[in-house]
Amino acid sequence: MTDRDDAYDPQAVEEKWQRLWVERRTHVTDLKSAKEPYYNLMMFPYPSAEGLHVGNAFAFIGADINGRVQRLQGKNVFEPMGFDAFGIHSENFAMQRNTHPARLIPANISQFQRQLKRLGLMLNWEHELSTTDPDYYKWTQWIFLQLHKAGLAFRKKAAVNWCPECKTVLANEQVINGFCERHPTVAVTQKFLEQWFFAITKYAERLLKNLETLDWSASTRVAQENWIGRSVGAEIRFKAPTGGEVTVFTTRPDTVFGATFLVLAPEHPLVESVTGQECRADVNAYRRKAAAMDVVTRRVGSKEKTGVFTGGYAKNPATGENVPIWIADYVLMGYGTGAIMGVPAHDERDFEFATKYKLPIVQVVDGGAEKTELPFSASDGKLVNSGKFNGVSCDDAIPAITTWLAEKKLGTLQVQYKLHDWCISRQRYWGPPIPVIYCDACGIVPVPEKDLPVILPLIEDYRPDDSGVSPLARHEEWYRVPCPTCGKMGRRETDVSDTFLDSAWYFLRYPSTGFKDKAFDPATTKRWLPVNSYIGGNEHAVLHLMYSRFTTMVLKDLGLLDFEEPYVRFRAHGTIVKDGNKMSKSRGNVVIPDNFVAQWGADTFRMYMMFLGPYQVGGDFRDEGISGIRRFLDKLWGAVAAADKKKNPADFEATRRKVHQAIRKITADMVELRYNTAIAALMECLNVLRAECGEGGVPAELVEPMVILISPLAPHFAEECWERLGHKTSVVDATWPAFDEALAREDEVELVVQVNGKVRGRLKVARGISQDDAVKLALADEGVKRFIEAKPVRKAVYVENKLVSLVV
RNA sequence: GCCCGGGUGGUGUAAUGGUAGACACUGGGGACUUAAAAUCCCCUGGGGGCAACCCCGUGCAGGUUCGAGUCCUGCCCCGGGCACCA
Repeated sequence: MTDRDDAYDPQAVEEKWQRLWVERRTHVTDLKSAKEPYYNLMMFPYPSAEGLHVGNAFAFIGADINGRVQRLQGKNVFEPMGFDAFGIHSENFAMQRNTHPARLIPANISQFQRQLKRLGLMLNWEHELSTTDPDYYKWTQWIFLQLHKAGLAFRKKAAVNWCPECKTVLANEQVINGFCERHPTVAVTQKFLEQWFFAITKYAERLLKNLETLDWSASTRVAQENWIGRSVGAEIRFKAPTGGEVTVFTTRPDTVFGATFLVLAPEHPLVESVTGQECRADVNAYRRKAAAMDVVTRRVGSKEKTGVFTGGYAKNPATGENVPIWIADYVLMGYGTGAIMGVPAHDERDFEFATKYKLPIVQVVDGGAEKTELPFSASDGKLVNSGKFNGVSCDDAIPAITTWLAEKKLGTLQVQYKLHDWCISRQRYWGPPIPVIYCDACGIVPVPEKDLPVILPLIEDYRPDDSGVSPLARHEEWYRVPCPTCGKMGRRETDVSDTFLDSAWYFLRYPSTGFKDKAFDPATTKRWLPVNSYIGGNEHAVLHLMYSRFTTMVLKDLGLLDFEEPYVRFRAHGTIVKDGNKMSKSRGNVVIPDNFVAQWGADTFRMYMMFLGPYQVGGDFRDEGISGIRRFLDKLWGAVAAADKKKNPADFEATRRKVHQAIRKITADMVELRYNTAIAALMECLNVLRAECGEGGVPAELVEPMVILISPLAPHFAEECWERLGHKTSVVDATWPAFDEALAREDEVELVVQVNGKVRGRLKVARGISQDDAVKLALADEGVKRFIEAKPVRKAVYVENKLVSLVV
């Protein structure tokens, strides 16, 4: 047998092991009997027609490595995969291709499956799911019904983006600077439609509070915190002389004496009643203009402020003076009360508005020593022009004035959140129909659970039209349905639900995919949930993760789950760029794994991806670097071939020490997802082994741990090596190697000697020598002596086994 | 504007406050070969020196410390997210 014949052939090795894994059901965990369940979740993909790209691959490989490490450490790992195939992306893509999403999706999914399988992921395909499968969305609809039953699903009119050219509702990300992404010259407008919402804001405090208890990436937690956006302030009532009152929300009740005007959002319900006859025409024109603007442009903060006077007045509860009421689109109906008190001296936006419209500006906070320039929005000052509160610091005045107003029944302490209720309605076709029937006699009637699923009918003409009504409304025989309560003819809800609802609960379904009669089986769920490890991209830091936390909390409150946080540990992976640039279709630099896998093999590709940089940061995909990984695997292959069971590790002291050091380092790195440095440690270890053993044989006892350590990274390669080392069972059933601290220890260490902070010498010394001995040796060193000369040593710092620092 | 990341050789990157550049890639030199590929060995931050060695160097300016890539203060640049949230 020559070296040539026995060279590492990744294609052959990978084909063999992928076949054996399927035959032996290596990756199928028995969910019922698992003693140490470990639910290893990764974010299921949207199966695009382009197929899996390196971004997906990077995410999945990193999560898979985590699962494999856990399995070697004794856990029963469940690693499922599924497809998030509903939604506007699939629908738009199908329209472009003049086909139907239902015809497109299966091909895309099988393409993804092929690519995923080729990567050697430890996936349990027996629990695969697809959100478009009626067996799945039956339960998505069921979840809707549970929320509805709990009073958390409600209808409300809300603005949507509308493109008059494509005559359809657009998602926010399809609006580019106020124009439709497909018609760059057509301004997007807004339409008001009745929509279904979930009352996630009722859970705001709990969603915020629980974050402290979660083992999540800090960046993700912070993003959630900001999104919830809790702020404490006061609601203050301004009474109109004509009757009625305007309630405003402010975080600065201390500045109420400086409130010289009020601003309502144009859509505010009180606008009608406060508007005076002489202003009505202007007000109506302004409101029409605001209504015509699309939702996205409306929220852009850079544009100049506009507004009109309503002719109405209300009494400032602090000063007792009447202040004018304006409307302006910089005040948003969706936050607080949709009305603000204008304090131009201490708020930049109000200042800009007051300056433009010549409204009075009254300073009520003095910023201290340097003359305070207005607007002064900081809260480190003392009150002026504020009656009995003059001289009080802002921090003290905030509670004091809130209490004072509360006593007069003109204000209350109030906590506000930026988080808004979750709009789940989509006036589109490609999603699960919302399971509701409208009856003229009975009103809104939820579809009885026994009638689920409400099947999405396969209609060819699924394109949205200019009615603003979902395409399903055109499908009469589906749309008309008897009322479940009274039996008279009713109408189905024709909106479908948001894809985020599909993904809000998919982790609950995976372990229970076999159960046809329930969304999730209580016993299975109890054993396997919550999810032990969830790895995914920070692009879902806010919406997906927030919605699935909310859904879980609601199900817990309904007594259907016994935990309220779905993901015990969440880690955000980084992003892969290409030669320093973001990958994108328009740049034409999107890397597809297939060619790399075909040329180098999945194992080399997996390891290279993980070697690009820290997993939680990302890295730069350069084509040249991958050969280094392959060279490493070739060398390790050679070391395995030369392994000798009869050799004694004690005769290979340097290698043995390095192996134990590598086990120590890699064990720590792997659980922290530091795959790049774990790979470097493996390389270092092999370099030492080769230096010590040369071409000759290596003690098998020293190569075996390396094979186990590399197996999560290069699973097929490791299986083949393991077999060649004489093992009859799969390497996935091996035991993670333990290190011996004594064997890992270096007996001789290099001591650095610094003189006045500069390195002047390096000494080889016995481990653990005393400070006195170390200093003595340092002073005896020729190189060190030259820099000390005759000067007395004023100070000596000794760090054991590391350095001696001398100050002269 | 606000909130997260990040700025270290030719490149990707590594360094519990303790030897800056581990591990790789690229490039250069050599060995083997009729030759090439593969493989193996050596060199590869800048400057000075025949050499032993020395000086400089982690975006910029300061500070703390015996000692700073790492900690503190103030900036600059790049990437991402949020954005009139009262």
